Amino acid sequence: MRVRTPTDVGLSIRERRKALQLDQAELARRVGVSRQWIIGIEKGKARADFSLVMRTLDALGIVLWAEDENSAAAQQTGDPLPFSAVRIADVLAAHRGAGAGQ
Amino acid sequence: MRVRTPTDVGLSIRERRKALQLDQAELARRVGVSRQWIIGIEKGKARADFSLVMRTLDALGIVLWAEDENSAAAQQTGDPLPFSAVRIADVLAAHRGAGAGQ
DNA sequence: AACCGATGTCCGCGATCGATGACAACACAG
DNA sequence: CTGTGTTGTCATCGATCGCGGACATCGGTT
Repeated sequence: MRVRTPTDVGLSIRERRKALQLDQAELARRVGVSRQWIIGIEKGKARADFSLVMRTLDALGIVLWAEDENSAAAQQTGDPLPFSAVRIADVLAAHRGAGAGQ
Repeated sequence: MRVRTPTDVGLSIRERRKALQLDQAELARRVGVSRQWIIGIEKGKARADFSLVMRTLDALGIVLWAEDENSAAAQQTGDPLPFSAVRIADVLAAHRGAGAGQ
């Protein structure tokens, strides 16, 4: 999902935590923060420590991508599955081979 | 690019700032932070305020995506140019039309 | 009812943040 | 060489963070 605000990240974290069937205490232990902090982040705490957020995403297996909005295909097209629908490398190889050059 | 650490974000920010031909002072003004803070972030400052980072990415037109690592096609294949080399939507359309359907 | 796990709130504390201002290092144009 | 713009460092200071601990709430179980 597209991430714009601390609230977006909070939702991603909470959803993923529940999907993994972890409670806040266990996630806190794995990330190395207090349960307090997990509560705050999931609620969209505005001024959170960035490195702790990264560690939390990592602990949950959430991958973060940064890209120029002008080359964000998904935004331009509204495609909801920019990454998972196909194996990008295969598609690119075929496309390039067809003469579309990179 | 894939973002794992504060350093990754710092590099993204610095590259994009230079691409837009902004100096640190101007970026700081637009984001509403001190120039000092921009310097720190670009150097990969570990414990930065998350909401300020988001505002900075926004000011630079950098889009952030979060997804489950198990569906991250680009990571699985190691493709270094998942977004910028071609117009993904066009490639996908052609690929699907060729019978490779998702 | 009593018990339990999970979640969320409140307090106080030490640590760290981000802002400000002054200054150094460096490149470059005049 | 002198001036100018950009980047980076240092010191100070008020504001805020994240932590531990105690406590309240809620739902489910026995």
